[in-house]
Amino acid sequence: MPRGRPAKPKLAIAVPAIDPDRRDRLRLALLDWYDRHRRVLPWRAEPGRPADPYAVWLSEIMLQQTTVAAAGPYFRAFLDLWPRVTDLAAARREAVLARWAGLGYYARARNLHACAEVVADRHGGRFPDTEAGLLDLPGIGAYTAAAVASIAFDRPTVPVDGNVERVCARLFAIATPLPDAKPELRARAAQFAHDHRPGDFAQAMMDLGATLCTPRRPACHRCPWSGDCAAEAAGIADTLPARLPKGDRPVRHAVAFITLRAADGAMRIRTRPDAGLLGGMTEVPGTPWEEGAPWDQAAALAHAPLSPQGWRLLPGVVVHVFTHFRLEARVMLRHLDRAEAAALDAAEAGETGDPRWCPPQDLGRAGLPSVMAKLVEHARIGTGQPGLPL
DNA sequence: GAATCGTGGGA
DNA sequence: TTCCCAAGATT
Repeated sequence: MPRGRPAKPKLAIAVPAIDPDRRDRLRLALLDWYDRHRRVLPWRAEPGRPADPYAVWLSEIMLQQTTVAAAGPYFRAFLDLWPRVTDLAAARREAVLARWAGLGYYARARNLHACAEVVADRHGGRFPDTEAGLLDLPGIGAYTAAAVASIAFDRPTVPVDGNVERVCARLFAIATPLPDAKPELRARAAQFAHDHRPGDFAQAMMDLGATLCTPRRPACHRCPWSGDCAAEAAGIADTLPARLPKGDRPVRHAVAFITLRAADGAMRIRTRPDAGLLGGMTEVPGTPWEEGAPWDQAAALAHAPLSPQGWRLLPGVVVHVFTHFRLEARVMLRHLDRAEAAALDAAEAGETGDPRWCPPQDLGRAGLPSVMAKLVEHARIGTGQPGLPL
């Protein structure tokens, strides 16, 4: 037993118990609204049909911090390529990462594959059907465990995402700003847990937040809870939930080196380390990304592949915004003849990241994250050949 | 527990 | 242009 300070019991925040009659009234009103306005989404089973746990899980991972519009095409492509979790588990990890390219938050893709392997190898290809069992899997946190448990397995639990936080903040007029309000909002939402249609209720809460109880200009007059919402009554729905002000985004500077083999137009690429930003994804070589001033050209060229000579600085700056910083990158371009390309191969033989040549027609399959695709496209414009296969 | 981790679309 | 934000998880 660990000594010292006893483990802090993670007690749920105490909130006033909701009146059971009001809870049931709200639940039924929302479910009725859901039955009439239910959205058709690629991962959603027909009404009355059982949900496929694999499809539910796949969609929930893709939808983390991601819009429905962005996730849709990826969901269809994944389900088409890998119809069952065992198919995904058997796929090569690089293939999964390449197919995820462009969707962002690449740890999701690494965990997606790891999770599929666990389900295939240790759970006989079936997802655990309890919230606790799901929570043990890689990439599944509190929200996703509750979402899959309720939607796929009819467990009486309420997943709390950004939509549900907003809906509850308004319904109960909770003025505490996010993220401080999260424990209270979770406790409020949990009081809606019920055996009756838990999966539909979960999706109804999220649909409500996505279509009526929106961040700006909520459509309270069309809300199934109109007349029963504290924020609406107080006329403050559009001000909730409050948020703590965010810090400003620093700027990082970089120089990317696009190396083309003159003979066939192949581009030099490599794989980033598994940990950290864009982990495991394909990149073009470049300087470190550093805050402060833009790179001095000579200093940047010290990081150039092969040698500092022969590079051409392309006009313009590529700007890409990440969650916690903004990248401003210049692009340098160089064509290598046969001898130089061979010298580069020799110089980089055995380096980590498997530096390699990628023929232009294979660039699409390489799975470049968006920032890398932007850099490559910038080089194409620089070479006067924009819009070639990517 | 704060920091990290992408991207694209809309106001 | 800039800001916000979207079905969060991990360390």
